[in-house]
Amino acid sequence: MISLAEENYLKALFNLSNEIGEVNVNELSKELKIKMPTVTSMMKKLSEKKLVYYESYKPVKLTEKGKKEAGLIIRKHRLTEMFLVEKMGFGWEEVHEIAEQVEHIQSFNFFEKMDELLGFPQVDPHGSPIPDKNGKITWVEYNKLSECKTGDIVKLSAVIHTSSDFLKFLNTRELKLGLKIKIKSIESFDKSMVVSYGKRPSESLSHTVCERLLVEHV
Amino acid sequence: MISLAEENYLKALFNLSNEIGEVNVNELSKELKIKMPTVTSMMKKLSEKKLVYYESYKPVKLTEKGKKEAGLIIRKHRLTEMFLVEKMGFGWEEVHEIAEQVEHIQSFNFFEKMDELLGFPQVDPHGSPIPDKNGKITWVEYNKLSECKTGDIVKLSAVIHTSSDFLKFLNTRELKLGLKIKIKSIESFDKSMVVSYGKRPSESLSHTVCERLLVEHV
DNA sequence: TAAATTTGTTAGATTAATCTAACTTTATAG
DNA sequence: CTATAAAGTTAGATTAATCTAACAAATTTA
Ligand SMILES: [Mn+2]
Ligand SMILES: [Mn+2]
Ligand SMILES: [Mn+2]
Ligand SMILES: [Mn+2]
Repeated sequence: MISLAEENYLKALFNLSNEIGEVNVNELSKELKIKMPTVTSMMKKLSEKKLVYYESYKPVKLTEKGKKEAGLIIRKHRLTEMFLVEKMGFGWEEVHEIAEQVEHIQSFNFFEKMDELLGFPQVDPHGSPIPDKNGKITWVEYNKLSECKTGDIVKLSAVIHTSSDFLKFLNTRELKLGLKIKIKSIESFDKSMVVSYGKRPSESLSHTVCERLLVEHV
Repeated sequence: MISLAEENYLKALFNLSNEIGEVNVNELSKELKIKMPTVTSMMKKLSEKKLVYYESYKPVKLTEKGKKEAGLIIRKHRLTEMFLVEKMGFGWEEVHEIAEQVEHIQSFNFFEKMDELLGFPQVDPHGSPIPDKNGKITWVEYNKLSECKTGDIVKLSAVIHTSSDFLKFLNTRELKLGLKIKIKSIESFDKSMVVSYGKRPSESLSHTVCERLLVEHV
């Protein structure tokens, strides 16, 4: 059995290693807001359980078993977020906190039913891929909007750093997944972009914003 | 803050006091499958928090605050059961275990949304009343089918002792809430009843079963 | 490379929730 | 009304998950 606390460590490890590759105790500690000595002792425990590879003073890595368990928790998280948005009418900025709790529910059928009712979605409301029943993720390579050039027409496919504040900001600009965006110009001094999309012929987006928007070329 | 463990004690206390009136440590211990010394120490803690009245060797009682908190947890439990049945397609025999976990989710909006989507239901899939937003239950007085007499026509309104096995048994007999049942005869030697309902002109129900079916006279 | 900083570990304490063993109080049965 | 049984408490141990303080290793900076 994997406890709720252990599940949160596995999930954090999985997410961090996809973002930054190797994960050290310090980073895990910051991510989880748990002090380093606690993280160290949890790594020893997870290592006993064959969920991570851990050696003193070295970065931590998930084992295959650990990856699978983490993937399954993230699957539950993302299916939940999708269900909350698609079937219960929540906004994409409201669902993370709830999913953070629901992901720990132990019931195969509960998430199976969500999956069915949603028609087996491949991504969550933020465009993040939903792991399959083996915890495996199919990665799709997107580009950051910030890396596109003037004249490009792209489709908004995912957002990163999905804080509630950032998502609310995107709401105010009517920026949603699936939207076609045309890059009209790029300011060289601050890398901000002027773009058009939907019913908005001219919107200015800061470089910070553009770095958080993932797009596909169309 | 009320911990998950504390929530389970409050809920058990609420349910038991509605079934049997005064609740002593021993009964609580059996209900929760937690040893008596643990229950005693938890009663001291809940007493500190003004959620129960507790004195050594006396039965335990919920305070008004305790009743409200317990009612709100039961509200979440029953809304969840209703949502699982009505919106997710689960059978009434499958929902209790899941609701037992979901009831601890901390999110006003999550349960608010369920309530709305369900159209503010008054009872759960087993006919148990759903407490209001103040944790208050409106009790409706039903009769046990076992206490009815030959010739009575009644509506099945709720079931008690909602074990999965019992509910599966009711499924095999197509017994559902809302059904009109006519009592054709009662065997004096074992108090079993011969009844008709739906497309079933003659079904025999044991006294044990009849004691667990709550009905309204029509 | 030596000093300073950052990162990581060890040791020991704390809190919540549980248990067993031993003892006490209350209830029940002769 | 005593003896036995049932219910309840106290004391002390255990496990999981956290913390702080002190120390150690590794990395960065000067
Ligand atoms: Mn999320
Ligand atoms: Mn979580
Ligand atoms: Mn519960
Ligand atoms: Mn129920």
